[in-house]
Amino acid sequence: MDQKALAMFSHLSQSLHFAKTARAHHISPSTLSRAIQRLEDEVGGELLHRDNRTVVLTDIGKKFKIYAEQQLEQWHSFKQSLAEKQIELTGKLHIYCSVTAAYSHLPPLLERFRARHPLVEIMLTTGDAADALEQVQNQSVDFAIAAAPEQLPRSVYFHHLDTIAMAVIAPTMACKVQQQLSENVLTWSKIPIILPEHGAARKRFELWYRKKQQGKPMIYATVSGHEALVSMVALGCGVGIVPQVVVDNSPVKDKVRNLANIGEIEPFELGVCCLNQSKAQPLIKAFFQAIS
Amino acid sequence: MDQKALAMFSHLSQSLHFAKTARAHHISPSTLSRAIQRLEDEVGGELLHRDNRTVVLTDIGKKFKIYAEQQLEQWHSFKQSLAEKQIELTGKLHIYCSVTAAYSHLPPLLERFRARHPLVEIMLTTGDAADALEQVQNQSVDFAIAAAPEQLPRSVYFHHLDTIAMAVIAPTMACKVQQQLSENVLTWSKIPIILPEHGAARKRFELWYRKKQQGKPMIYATVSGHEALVSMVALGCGVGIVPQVVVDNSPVKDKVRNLANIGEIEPFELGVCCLNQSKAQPLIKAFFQAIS
DNA sequence: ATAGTTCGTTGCAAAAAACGCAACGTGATG
DNA sequence: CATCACGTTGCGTTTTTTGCAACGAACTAT
Repeated sequence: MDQKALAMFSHLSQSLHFAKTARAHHISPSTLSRAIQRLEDEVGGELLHRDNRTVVLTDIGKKFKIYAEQQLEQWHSFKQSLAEKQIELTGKLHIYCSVTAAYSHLPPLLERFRARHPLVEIMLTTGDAADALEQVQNQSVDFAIAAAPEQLPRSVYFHHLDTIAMAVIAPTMACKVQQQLSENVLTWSKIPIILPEHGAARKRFELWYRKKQQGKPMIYATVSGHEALVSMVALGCGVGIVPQVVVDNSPVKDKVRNLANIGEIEPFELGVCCLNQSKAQPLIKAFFQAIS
Repeated sequence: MDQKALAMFSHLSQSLHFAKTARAHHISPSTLSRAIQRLEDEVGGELLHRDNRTVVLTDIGKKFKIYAEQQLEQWHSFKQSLAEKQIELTGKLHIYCSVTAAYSHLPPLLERFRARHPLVEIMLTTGDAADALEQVQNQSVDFAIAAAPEQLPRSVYFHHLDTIAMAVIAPTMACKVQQQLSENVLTWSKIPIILPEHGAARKRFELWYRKKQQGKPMIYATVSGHEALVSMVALGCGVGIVPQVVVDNSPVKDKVRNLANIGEIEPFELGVCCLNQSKAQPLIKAFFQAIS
């Protein structure tokens, strides 16, 4: 009966789909199933009737949905009312940010934080996403915004922000690549590909390409920095793999197009990470409070 | 941030005393301390300022108190609104009840339960409190109302109802006992004592008497059934030990008086107990829902 | 003074709760 | 008929919670 369980129920009562809600909250379906069972136990009745094919809210469930959302709303406004009375924090907060995330995800976070703690000096370092964890573990920075690695080190705390979909893009202009793509049988090994130098996006590509079993890819270029990659694709150099969000924000997005039906590329998770031991520090604690 | 934690905070914010609130909720002070720490962590600020001598609500604490009590109230009224729409349960519910508890604690419980489930047939068996657990473990009854034993068997679930204070009572009429009690130096070993045959009350007496270190007690009579005991005391046979609640409800309560300043007798815990494995049964579940 | 109390907190080990994985049963789909 | 999608459950592991004992601080009584 904590906020988390109520939020999950609220989401589920809209989606009526355990797997989707579980994904949205980054838990396994079984965990969600049990969380709902716990709620039903506490309420003392069935909240959702599930008959192996469909999920529907029961009468009790409908009432509880209202209750749950009222609850969440009240908790939120309670926190809000406290935020106004907070003592002013001062000091420096050193943030490391992957270029990818810097312009898409950092601004709203910083905005919320600065609104509450205007006296805190923010030092922003941008760099390669792959180095983010290292920077955090070095204690060179207080925290970083980066993709979640496959294996999160024990000492690092990761707070999820967003799920980043990957996109395969091609130029829209007439060029050799365009021609190859329009052939009936796509021969991937002959299509020039432009890749990020390393990092999460690169790993996602390798995984995706291996599934195609079409021999070695023809790598036209590797680029450090996703934005430049979009430009190269726009110029007609080849097909590129980048996070969708980079495409959406690119000034040349009209000159590239997404390729569909070419197999799913696994998205990656973007989040804020810091050392577990640093979570208690006032500034870092305040930051997490502000953004969550 | 569950109902329990909020209730504890609410109580604590009134008592401003960790030990008292912990006792009231049947947990250790350390558990309470940590529960409050968890709340403070979730809220993101100190709720109660404690300086090793005093406990006071902070500003945030005052706000949270309002929030918490609103929460509890809403939860309660939500449950209330559901209770009206409950499906009718039918069947038999077999209750074993110690005589002591039968007239003091059972009626309000049954009343609440019957109001919601009028079709359930209730079978009440009264008997010695000491046999209650056995009856439950035998599955002779669905549940029992009885004193908590020192060692609760693993298989048995115990739901606390009340803390029962013990009383030492003497006749008010002029008699030999009365005379003995008015002497300057009380010689306990010469005062006739009337005791319950066995059970929690008897054990409490033995503990209490041992502390006095006055040799063997002079046991005038042992009685099975507390009510009869009060009568014997009223008749002037001796001094008796019974739960205070028995005295209060006795028809002869004017003919006995409490002895004070004779050392504390440890109270015992009265509650509802059933087999852990039976808790899931609809009728038993409904009963616990109705009474809690 | 000083020994004894009363308080709330913390280290620690044990118990309980929550979690994810894998397997399952059940309808729908092709 | 095989396959798929979906929610649930058994099971071993990890995380969280709990009570006991010990502690330090601050009053009280002798």
